[in-house]
Amino acid sequence: MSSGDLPPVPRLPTRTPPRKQRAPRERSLTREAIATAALEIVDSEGLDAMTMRRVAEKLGTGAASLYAHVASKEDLLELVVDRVIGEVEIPPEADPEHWQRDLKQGLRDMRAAIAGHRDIARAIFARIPFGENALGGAEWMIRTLRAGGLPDQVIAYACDLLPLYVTAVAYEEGLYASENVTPEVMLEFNVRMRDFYASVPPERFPNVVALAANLTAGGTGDERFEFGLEVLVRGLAAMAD
Amino acid sequence: MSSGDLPPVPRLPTRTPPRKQRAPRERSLTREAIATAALEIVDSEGLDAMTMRRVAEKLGTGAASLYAHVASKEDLLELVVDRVIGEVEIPPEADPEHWQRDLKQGLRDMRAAIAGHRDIARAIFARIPFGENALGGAEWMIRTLRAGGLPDQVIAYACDLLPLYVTAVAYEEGLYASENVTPEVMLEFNVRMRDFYASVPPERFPNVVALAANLTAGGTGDERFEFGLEVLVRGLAAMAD
DNA sequence: CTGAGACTCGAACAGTGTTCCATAACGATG
DNA sequence: CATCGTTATGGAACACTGTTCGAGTCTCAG
Repeated sequence: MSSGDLPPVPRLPTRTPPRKQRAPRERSLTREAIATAALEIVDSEGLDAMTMRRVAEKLGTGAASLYAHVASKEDLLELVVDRVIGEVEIPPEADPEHWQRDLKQGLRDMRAAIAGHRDIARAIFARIPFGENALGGAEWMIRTLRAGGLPDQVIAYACDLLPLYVTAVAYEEGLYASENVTPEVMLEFNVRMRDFYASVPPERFPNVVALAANLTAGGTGDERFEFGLEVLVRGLAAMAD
Repeated sequence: MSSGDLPPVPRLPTRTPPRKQRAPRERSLTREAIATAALEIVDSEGLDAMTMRRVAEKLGTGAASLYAHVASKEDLLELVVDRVIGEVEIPPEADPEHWQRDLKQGLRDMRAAIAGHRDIARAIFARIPFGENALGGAEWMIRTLRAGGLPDQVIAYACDLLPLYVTAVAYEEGLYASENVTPEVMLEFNVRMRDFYASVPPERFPNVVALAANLTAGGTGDERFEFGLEVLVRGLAAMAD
């Protein structure tokens, strides 16, 4: 985690506050152990498989025991999400000369971290991450955008817009990763998509038909992601007034 | 829930649903009636309340009866989603002089249509809409972007990026609408958010603290949405090479 | 009129998140 | 050391979910 001596970030109060924990037992479940087990299940079996019973089973106990440490599944997901966000390593300083390059690289890293955990993006989407790691990410993003000389209000909006884009892309990709989508299934889908565009009546949708080749061309998600990155960064750069 | 054998990739539209219907019964359930009831429940009680039992109850029957007309809940959701997308009215022609203005207005309309149905955005996100209504939307978007003189490949990517943005924003907003979030709850959350930023240690997160006022300022979602729209359109305009 | 088959729908199944509560294990106190 | 109050534990149970089964009902073609 983060450096220890500095003051910790207070937890944003959740809807149902977590129970106060006193002295930890010897062989005791901990929030960390539960989060670890949960993330392992997400990685190996997908987010849908992360049920309270499954997590408890991995820890050799019952589902009810988890609720002594975790207020709800929502609470547990928050833990897991923040852990994933914490995997993104943050460069310490901003370089005003290359803020656009650095910004894009950081967002690429964020996408990679999320993509490394199957369909965890779906869980990220459903909540505004207020954990310590998310805060560090926000700090980096503001720092970088300030190096670009953008106005404060633009930066504030960008701190909302950029993670939204990254998470949305990761979410879509996670939809395919959540089920057991083999490359051949993916290929078959691409073929069906091509057939579909070929069957569209040209007199009603001339432009769609004309662009069918381009619409199906975007094979890898990487190129799509890079395109959006480019659009967003150029658009932000144009907001410097 | 997700039986693993079904194709995980969103299905392309089957022009006529797999269920062959012969002579319609007198007082008979129909796909349309089911979709109508389902959407009404989404509107009045939220997407989570749209259970098969609840839809059946509204139609005065049992959940099992629905499965004679609808392959699965997934299938029903597809019906409902396409119905919502169809609500966006599409201008017939593109105006090369004001393509940016028209593009933004169309995306605003799309957001409004989605926002008009509580948290339906969550359902839209989970699937790539290939219905006829979505196709009409794509046709309009390509037409408008071509009026802007953008390269075909840029347009193709934009057709992915722009709806992604609109849906993502609507999805986030729908999260608040899904729960019974009264304005006072919203206000209370805003206060907690402000308190949270106020408690962030400035020596660790100086930039976050410095921008706290701006980060919490974006009150209405409208301004946030407009900002993203502006960034995207400017960014796209910058891709005309 | 009859039989085939589409439709209906109560019951049931295998899941889910969460709560209850008797039991057990601990740290602090007398 | 003994005791006590606090807390973790985890099996059972509750109220849900989507979906399937199958017996019964109804309509209409032949």
